[in-house]
Amino acid sequence: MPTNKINKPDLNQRLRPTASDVAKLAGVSTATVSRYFSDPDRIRKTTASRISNAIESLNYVPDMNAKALASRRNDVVGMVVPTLENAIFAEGVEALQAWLNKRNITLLVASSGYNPYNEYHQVQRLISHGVSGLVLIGTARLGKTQRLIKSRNIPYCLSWCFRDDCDDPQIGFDNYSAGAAMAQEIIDLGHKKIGILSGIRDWNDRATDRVQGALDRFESVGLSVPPELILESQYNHLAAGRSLASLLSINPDLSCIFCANDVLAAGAIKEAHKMNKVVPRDLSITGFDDIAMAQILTPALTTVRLRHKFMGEVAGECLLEAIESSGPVKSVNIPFSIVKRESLGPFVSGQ
Amino acid sequence: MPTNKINKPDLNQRLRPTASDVAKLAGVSTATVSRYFSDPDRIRKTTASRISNAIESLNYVPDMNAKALASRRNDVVGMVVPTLENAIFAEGVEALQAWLNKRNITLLVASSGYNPYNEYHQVQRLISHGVSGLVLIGTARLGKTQRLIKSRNIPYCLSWCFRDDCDDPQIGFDNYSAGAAMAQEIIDLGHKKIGILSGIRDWNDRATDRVQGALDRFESVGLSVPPELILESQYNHLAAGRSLASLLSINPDLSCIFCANDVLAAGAIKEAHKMNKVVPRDLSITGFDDIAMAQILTPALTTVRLRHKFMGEVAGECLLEAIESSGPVKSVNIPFSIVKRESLGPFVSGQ
DNA sequence: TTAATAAATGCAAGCGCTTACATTAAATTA
DNA sequence: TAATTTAATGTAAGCGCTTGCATTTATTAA
Repeated sequence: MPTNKINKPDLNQRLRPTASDVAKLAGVSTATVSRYFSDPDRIRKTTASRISNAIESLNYVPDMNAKALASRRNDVVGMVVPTLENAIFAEGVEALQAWLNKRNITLLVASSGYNPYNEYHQVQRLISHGVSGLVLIGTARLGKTQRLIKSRNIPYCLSWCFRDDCDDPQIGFDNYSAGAAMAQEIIDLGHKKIGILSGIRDWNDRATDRVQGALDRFESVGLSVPPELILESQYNHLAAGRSLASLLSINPDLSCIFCANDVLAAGAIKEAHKMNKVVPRDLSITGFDDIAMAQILTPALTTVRLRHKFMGEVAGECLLEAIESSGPVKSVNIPFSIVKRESLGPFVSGQ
Repeated sequence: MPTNKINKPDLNQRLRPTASDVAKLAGVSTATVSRYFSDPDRIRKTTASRISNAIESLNYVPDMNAKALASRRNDVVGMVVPTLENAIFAEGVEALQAWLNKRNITLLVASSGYNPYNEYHQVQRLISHGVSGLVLIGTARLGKTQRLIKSRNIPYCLSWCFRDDCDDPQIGFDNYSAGAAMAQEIIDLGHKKIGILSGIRDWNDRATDRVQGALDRFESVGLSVPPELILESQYNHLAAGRSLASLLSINPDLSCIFCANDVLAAGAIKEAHKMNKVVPRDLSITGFDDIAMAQILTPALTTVRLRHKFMGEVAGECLLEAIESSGPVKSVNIPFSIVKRESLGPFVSGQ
């Protein structure tokens, strides 16, 4: 046992120098080492350099866990996204992370796989790691997830969405209006027979709003899109292709397909090619998001531009401000725009 | 001050119930609460249910930071990727994370932006969070980064790469051989005038190896690719398009472009379209990675299939095994394959 | 030069857990 | 039923930091 008692600390010491090792080497107390990091100005130049040398020579890195425990603050923010495989989330996460890192705070990311129950567990995980802020995607989630977050009183915001009827702080896009705006473009070009390709809308307010926005706008000019012409598909081009085929088999006269995201639009375009339809002459197709791929497609995709990176940065800014001020997170409606490329053309009679 | 002393703990208690709150409510000691989590079998059923109720009613979530500190173990693994915006990394990260989460361990991801100095800081950051394992991308990094990791004796592996001449544990792809394999396909189809489009190779062993593998194979059959026909470009289709244009202006007779990743290939295909070249009749283009987009392009991209998700899972498995056994991380060479689609065709004389 | 003030540092008590070790309660055996 | 073994729980000493307060040391004023 004494052997153990000697070995264990010795081993640890070798592997992970502590503030007390630094203190010893620099001939100061651990309090001073702590202050060296938190408030360098309060330390004499000569002392500081001794500490700095000790840190250098020991390769010391402070233990953030201990720091968090002792200071009751934690420089980490958590985020739960549906998946990183979706470029729009990857972009936003990357931007948020870069922004936070600059302020020396760490972003802890988790994915829910679009599953609300899993989201709950990931939120729990993040909370157990003591995150001092939380960003979640969208408005739809389990009641117990919301309760958990609120019970902790931790600053949070919803992102990628901006809904008027939601009380939570939101930093994102008004998907409903964006959907409507794209619908208007389609209307303006004279299309009458329109199909809609959406991602799974269950538990996904973004997809829901995009479709609803479009639907309402179509409706407002007397164009009704019957339910059988609204197809949901998995987030991949193969599934989208299949959906396009069904849509066209239900109504071969469709002249335009409104897609609720770019990946679906890409799949639709590919499928149209296969069916020997030329886009947009024979069939117009619109996207949503403006991911990098939108420009590469042939024809290039007319889509709704959503500035995901910018959104990530704004989210970081607002959240950090709320954390530091202990105030509420402020909401920001990030503007969207329509980018007109080639995949949406005017309705040509006799298609 | 007494006000403060009363308020502070009170506030904390309300916001974050601790094990001692649970213990009090359940009428046990904190030790038992701790054991409830770590070794439930050692606890009497009746006691367990009392604890369970207390946890439920307090909404208790254990503090992982305190746990890590006390137990000297931390259920978090760190990873530094160049960027999440590159689909291959996003995929791998997602897969690794899912795998680890199933074992109830957390993945802490950081991005370096392809900058070795930044990578160093991110590794420092991860270490300061006490990660008990580390996965890094590729072999090229600062000496001090390597020293830092080794000095901590923390299990780690390099991924996305597999180089014979590297002593570190690697779980990834043999990019050199894969490059050579794709070159062989090109050779077999009769191409003689070949251009190469690569990502930035500096500090990027994957790009370097891919190109070198191809180069060596071409060389081996007497085809030399002069340096001016090897262009590096940023990781986006616009830059790739420009590079393709230069390549073609340097030598209009090129019949095939070897691209070291799919995004560059996509940009090249788009640019070829713009130049009214039909792929592959006028110009063949090959990719590397087989990201989802490869299938959507027109023509669909002939590329090297690298199973990034699988790799992520294997990395998780090997790393976890090493952590639990305190043994070395074992290396795995993940096989690749060539997927033949449409963008690579036979050389047609008189192009 | 000395007192008064300010700046730099040290002391020590935690933060919320884990875990040897000690203790107590239950189960088993004789 | 008492003695013994075993299972369940409690006790308390940390883990590596921070931070209020006390103490020491430098600086300035008188």
